[in-house]
Parts: sequence; C-alpha cells; structure tokens
Amino acid sequence: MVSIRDIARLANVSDSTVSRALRDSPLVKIETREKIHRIAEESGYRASAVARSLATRRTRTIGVVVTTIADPFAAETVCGIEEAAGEHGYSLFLANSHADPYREAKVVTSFEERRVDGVVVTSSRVGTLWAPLLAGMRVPIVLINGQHPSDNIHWVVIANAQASREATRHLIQLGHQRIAYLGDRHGYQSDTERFGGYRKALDEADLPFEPDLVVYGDGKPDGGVRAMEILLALPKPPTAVFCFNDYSAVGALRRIHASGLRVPDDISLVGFDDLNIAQYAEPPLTTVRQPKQHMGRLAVEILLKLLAGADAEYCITVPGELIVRESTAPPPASH
Amino acid sequence: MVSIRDIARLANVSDSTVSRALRDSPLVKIETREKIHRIAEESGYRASAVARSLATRRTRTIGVVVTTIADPFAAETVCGIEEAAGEHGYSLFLANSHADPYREAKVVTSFEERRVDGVVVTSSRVGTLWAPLLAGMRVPIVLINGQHPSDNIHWVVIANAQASREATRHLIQLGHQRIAYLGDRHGYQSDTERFGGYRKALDEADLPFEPDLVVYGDGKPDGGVRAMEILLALPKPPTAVFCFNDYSAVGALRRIHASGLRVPDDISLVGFDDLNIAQYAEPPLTTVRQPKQHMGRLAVEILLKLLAGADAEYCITVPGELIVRESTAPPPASH
DNA sequence: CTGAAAGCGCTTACAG
DNA sequence: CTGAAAGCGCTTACAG
Repeated sequence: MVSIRDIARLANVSDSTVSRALRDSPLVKIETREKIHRIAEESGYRASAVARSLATRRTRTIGVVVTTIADPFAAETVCGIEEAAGEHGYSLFLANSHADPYREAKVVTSFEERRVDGVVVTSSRVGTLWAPLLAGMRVPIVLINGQHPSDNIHWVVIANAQASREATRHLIQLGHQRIAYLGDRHGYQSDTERFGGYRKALDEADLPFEPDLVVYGDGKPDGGVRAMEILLALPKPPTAVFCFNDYSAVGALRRIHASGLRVPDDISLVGFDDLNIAQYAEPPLTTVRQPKQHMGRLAVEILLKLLAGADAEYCITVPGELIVRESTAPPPASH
Repeated sequence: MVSIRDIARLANVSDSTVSRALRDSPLVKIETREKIHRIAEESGYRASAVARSLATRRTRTIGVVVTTIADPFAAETVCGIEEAAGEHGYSLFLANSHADPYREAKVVTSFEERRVDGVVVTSSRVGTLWAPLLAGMRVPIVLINGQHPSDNIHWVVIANAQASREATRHLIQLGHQRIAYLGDRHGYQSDTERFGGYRKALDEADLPFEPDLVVYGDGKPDGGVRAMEILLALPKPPTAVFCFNDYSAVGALRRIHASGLRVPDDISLVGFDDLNIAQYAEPPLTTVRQPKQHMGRLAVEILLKLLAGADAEYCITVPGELIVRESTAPPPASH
C-alpha cells in the first residue's frame, strides 16, 4: 500500500508538501500540487483514514444504533442518515442493540473505542441503563424519536401527540365510538405520547375511555396479531383500532382477516410511520406519515453543527401527516 | 481522553507493559496485570481502535454495501452480518450504492481509505464497472447472491435455479398452465437464474413458454404493480405469477386486488425471499425462503477465515425452501 | 511556497 | 517478566 512518503520520494518533495498538496492547500505551488496529484493517481494512492484520524483526532465517523435494522422504520431512517453522512464525507458504523442492555453496553464501548465523532440512536427505549452510558460518551448524540435531557444529547422527534390526536379524530369523525389503541409494550416514549394523543381526542369528543380497548404488542407484526386477538375476543370488540406503528398494524390486519372480518367494513385500522409497504397493504393503510429520511438527515445535520462547534440544544419536532387510504371507513351500521 | 501512557505513569510501568497487560498477555506478571486493569477501569480508559489499527494494520472492520438498506432483503441479511461480525469484535461500515455507478465508486474509495479488512456486498448487480473496482481492492470480498470469479471475490448464493424450479412446479402441480414470470429489470444474476428455473419447470412439464408472460419490475412494490398491470392487460392473463422477490410480489398482489380479482381464487402468486412481512400479506404469501440471516453470517465467517489466512475459494450455495401459504391454489374452473 | 520535527496512541521485535 | 525504541501514516505548528 503506497503511503504519503512513497509519493514524496517520487515527487522529490517532503511528506508535508504531499500532505498539503493532496488536500489542495493553497500553500502549495500549483505545479507541484498537480504533479503530486498525478503521481498519487498513477500510484493508486489511497489516503489512510485511520492515520489521518489519529493525527487529527477526528474520525469523520458516526455511530448509528438501531434496535434492529430489520425493522423497516429503522431501515428507512438509516437511509436518510447514510445519505446525509455520505455527502459530508462521514462514514457510518452500524450496530443493532436488540433492546438488550448487554448489547447496548457493548455498542457504547465499541463506539468509544472506534472514536466515533457522534452518535445517532434510532427508535430506542433509552432507559435507565442505556441513557447514562450514552451520556457518558463525550460526543454529541442525537436521538430519533427519543428524548433525554442531557448536555450532549439532542433529538428530533415526530409530533406524536398531535399526530395521534389527528389520527384518532379522523376515526371519530367517521363515526367510530369504540376505538382501540394497540401500543408497544416496550415502553417507548413514542408509545406514551401516541397514547396520549389518542386519549386526548377521545376526551375532546366526550367519548368514554375504556381500558379494555388498550392492548400492547411488540412493535412487530407478531405482536400486532396477538394484541388484535385480545381485542377480537372482547364481548364487544372495537370498530376501529389505532396502532402504535404500521409494522404492528400489518399483524393486526392479518389477524382481523384471519377471523373472517374485513377492513374497513367491519373494523377500521390506522397505523403510524407510513412505511414503504403501508400503501401496498390490503387494503392500503391509513396512517401517519413520518418523514423518516428527512428525520435521519436532520439528525446528522444537527450532529455536524455540533461538531462544527455549535453550542446549542437541538430539540426538533417535525410534524406528522395523516395519510388517509382505504383501511378506514364509517363503522358498520349495526353499531 | 486517557491513553496508555497515562496509565503507565499511574502504574509506574512502561507503555509496553500496559499494552500487554490490557490484552492479558501471559508475559505480564499477574499482579501488575491486575493492577493495570484496575487503573484502566478507574480512569475510564478506552483503547483507541484507530491507534491500534494503525499499529497492527488491521482495523477489524468490515465494509458492507447494499443497494439500499430500505430494501427488506438487504436489511434482514445485514442483521446476520452484524451479529456475526459483532461476535468477533468486528465493526460494520454500512454504505448504500443505490445501484449507481458513481456511488459505487465512492463506496469503494471510502472503504479503501477506511482500510476495511474485508467487504460484503449484498444483492448487487456487480456489473462491468463495479466488479473491477471491487476486485481492485486488495481485501477479500464476499458477495451475497452475486457471483464474480476473481482472486479475492467469494460468494454465498441461494440455489436460485433449483428453488425457482420447485416453486414453478408447485404451481404446475396445482394445475396452472399459464404461469407468468415477474422479474427484475436490473439484470441481477439472481433474476437470470430464477428465470432459468422457471423455464426449466415449464419445459419439464411440456408447457409452452410464452414470452408475453414475462414482465419486469424493479424489485420493489411499485415495479410489481406496473408489471402486474401489463399481465392483467393481456388478452389472456396468466392464472399464476411467480415473482422474482417478495417485495415485488407485494406490489403485484396490490394490483391484482385493485382490479377486483382475488388471490388465489383468480390468480395464484408466489414470491421469493420469505421476508418477515411475507406471512402477513393478505393472503399470506407462498414463497421461497432464503435463510437471510444465515447467509449474512456465512459471509462474515468466510471473510474471517480468509483474514485468518485461509487460501481457498469460497463459493457456497445454500438451499431455498418452498413455503406454501395461502396465495396459491388451483386455477379457476373456467380455465 | 517548502521542509524538519514532533505528535496522534497504539504494538512489537529486540534486548535484558 | 519488563523497558526502550522504532514504526504504523498521517497532520500541523514552527521556522525559513
């Protein structure tokens, strides 16, 4: 592997000059600069990011933690993160935490050793163990859909309460009175807030809150199936279900169909996220769109500002958008 | 940030001894070893992977390229890669190529500069531009569902032809005679092979091959919608469709329903991949399961063997498994 | 505009 | 069992 020194010899200049020339420093005479570039090109030189990192104490590297990249929300968000990072010459370390404290600790250690310049955490619990570990890192951290007041922790969140309220209101306006909430049992802040929006819409419409209509899945289709099962077994099942996320809704949908009922004829269903697949569900899912890519982008832009020396607390809330498709309709006449 | 030297001072030993002690070298007296560990612990020492990488000329880093991590196949495969890598102390650099030659070149450059120890490429075209770039890297490369003979390129692939043949045969055994192939227009090798398996099954059953029944999408739901549209517009549409992948099938499914037809009553549908969502489709999708996580694992295991000095060519084929669910049934009586 | 020198934080022969 | 020294491949004051 050819190094800066090899090029220096070939060009009859010092290492310093090569280093400068390669980064187009105006300090280097234009001809030598070009000559060095040419030699570098011909010799297949590839600057060592690791050596540079050691010298500059910056790695131009961002650590990204997701619960699991197999979760479509995480994947679609990471897309935005990757794109924005790439545009600025940053590379991504990707790690899955599986919401497991042991792994979370390992990820933090790993990112510390790798000397990442910053961290973005997507859709994570950020619980009592995790938070201090993160805060203990001496680099800026941006949470996506998580919040945790701390010196070096910033975040971008969707307007959960508002969007959920709107989604629930949509169901109410269609005439639904028995609306269930299918949440995520892991206790994400997003879940609490979305539930809050649901309750608020109920209250505003003077609809009674029925604890029986609140069930919990695991944020994945399987949990949606299970939770829906409980709702269907109720003496008086709901006519509409608002789901914590699309991924759960997909499971709920399946379970409803499996029991011979139809969406939206018998039960209306609303999701959250607007995953790529939401519009291809059968029927296409009414949901709250999160600008996932954009949120990913925002997270890295915040990180970059912080790394550039910005001394601010970034707590950005982006609006959700209700996308009405075909999984919602007025309740069946018999109700 | 505390360094090895700081610890050396605190412990009254040399840097070398600290370095050895921290890595539990038997060369260090047990008491000093423990003492150093204690001091490291108390001072919050975190070894610098970048300094170590520079010294050892190994980064314990794997570059992972996917077309886009928003593709569920890629995401689920990367899960296996991440897990296996993590178990061996390797970190992952993740990059999306978007099947764009310009980005592909950038990714290669970036990985070269980062001095990744190896590369795994998932579901990529590995075309005429991309291949030589990859081969030009002086590190081992493992393709997942791609093949490209070269010194440093290895691969793990699903048995495309066999699995596709089996899937098509399943349709034939149900009584279908007009079976369409919905492929991926990007020209992946996987597409060619899956198409090959389809043709072979047709031939074996003495069914005529009809070019009109071959349409192409883009590997995503939208492309599935478009391609299905063409099939439905045919004077005599097929009674069954075998799709290149589940993600496309999801779109095809939607399009079929949108036109008022039903799956499997009017048209049977078979996918490929067995994505997490396949079983939650409406109806649950008959498909070919790819052991995605396992394939990801295999890829890093091959890489590790190669990095450990193995001098072999790894070309591993794993079997697919036909999973019969509810999207396939005999053709409607009228046919 | 250019170079010599020191330093980034580790590892690893080599010598004792 | 331990240490001094060199080196990994860059960057960056400092001096000219």
